[in-house]
Amino acid sequence: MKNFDTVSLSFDTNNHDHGRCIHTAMKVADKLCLSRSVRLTPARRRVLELIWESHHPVGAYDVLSRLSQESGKTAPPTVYRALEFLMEQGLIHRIESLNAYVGCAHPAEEHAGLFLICTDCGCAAEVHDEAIDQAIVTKAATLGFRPEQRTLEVRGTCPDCRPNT
Amino acid sequence: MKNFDTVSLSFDTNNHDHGRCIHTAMKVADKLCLSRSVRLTPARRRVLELIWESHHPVGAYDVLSRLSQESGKTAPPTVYRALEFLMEQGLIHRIESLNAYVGCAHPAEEHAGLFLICTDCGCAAEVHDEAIDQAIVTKAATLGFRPEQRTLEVRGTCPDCRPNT
DNA sequence: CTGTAAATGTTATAACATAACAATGGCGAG
DNA sequence: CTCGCCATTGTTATGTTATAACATTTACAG
Ligand SMILES: [Zn+2]
Ligand SMILES: [Zn+2]
Ligand SMILES: [Zn+2]
Ligand SMILES: [Zn+2]
Repeated sequence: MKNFDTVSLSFDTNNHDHGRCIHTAMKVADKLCLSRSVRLTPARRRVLELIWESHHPVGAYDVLSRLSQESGKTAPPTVYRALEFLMEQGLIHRIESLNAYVGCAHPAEEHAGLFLICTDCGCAAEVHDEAIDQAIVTKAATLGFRPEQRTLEVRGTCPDCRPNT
Repeated sequence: MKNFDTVSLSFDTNNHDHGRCIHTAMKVADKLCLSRSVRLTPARRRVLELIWESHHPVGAYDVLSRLSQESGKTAPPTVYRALEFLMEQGLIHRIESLNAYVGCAHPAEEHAGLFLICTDCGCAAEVHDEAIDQAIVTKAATLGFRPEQRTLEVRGTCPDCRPNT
């Protein structure tokens, strides 16, 4: 069982102790919400758990159908409100190019992520890189543009889906 | 009247000779399609013109309603097919975070753009930066990820919407 | 307790996108 | 020329993603 903390293993979605990912994510979320005096209600918590069930981005309506199975009829606003809350708290990220949501592994820190999305297996790894951040900030400054938020999603093939070469 | 070729004026959507932008874009599109032996049919050409009416990304249904006004009832597939064609030919880009489309100023060259999107005026400037490209490629390589396509959209305030400071 | 604000439930609809099949039209082989 | 093919366009229906608007319930401070 490999150690998920190693960034390059973010991709290795089937061969790590994902229970640990979930457990850690939920514990961090609890602590964070407590410290911020915001309420991680059962509904919100459950949505977060569902999103964390894998490292694959998950659509709002996937979450919705899971909730409906578990708890009887559920309407879209229930899910979207939870997603909105989780986004505000930085507990999840939205993948714009997939209209889907994925858990954030570093919700406590302010950060601009970069997502490497495998078009083969569908997994999405959030990574960070100072050189990229710097290059974007520098370019924006050159043009007199004040950046506030950004989306950076790279689609391609992850190491696990390209065992050879 | 300023010269649009200057990159930093990409933002200056109201104060440049935009007729020239349109004219150039359409001429380049014609030439490119001819050289590739693909057909820039009247419908496709008109959609491209509508997208080029400004430097603001425009939604598929905005295009649709314009077409309906001009040509009578038009259905969504008409627009989406044209958009698909224009994307394939690199004549437009899709802005994922807005579900909208914008003309490409450099359709002849293979390129990965970076969009600076002003949340105040709504304009979107496509810029390119070798340092950013390089940083992303390097990071991906480090992780064993083979990048194929990417989305990079930065939201913030453009120079025109922040005259002071 | 009770008033109030946050959270959730409910219904309806908006906004974005594609599937499936029919009809038309450009264009080269014969 | 004209036939046949394939790209293009038309048409209808539906799928997918997201929000508006208002009612009801719940947490919890005072
Ligand atoms: Zn995991
Ligand atoms: Zn994150
Ligand atoms: Zn212009
Ligand atoms: Zn471009």
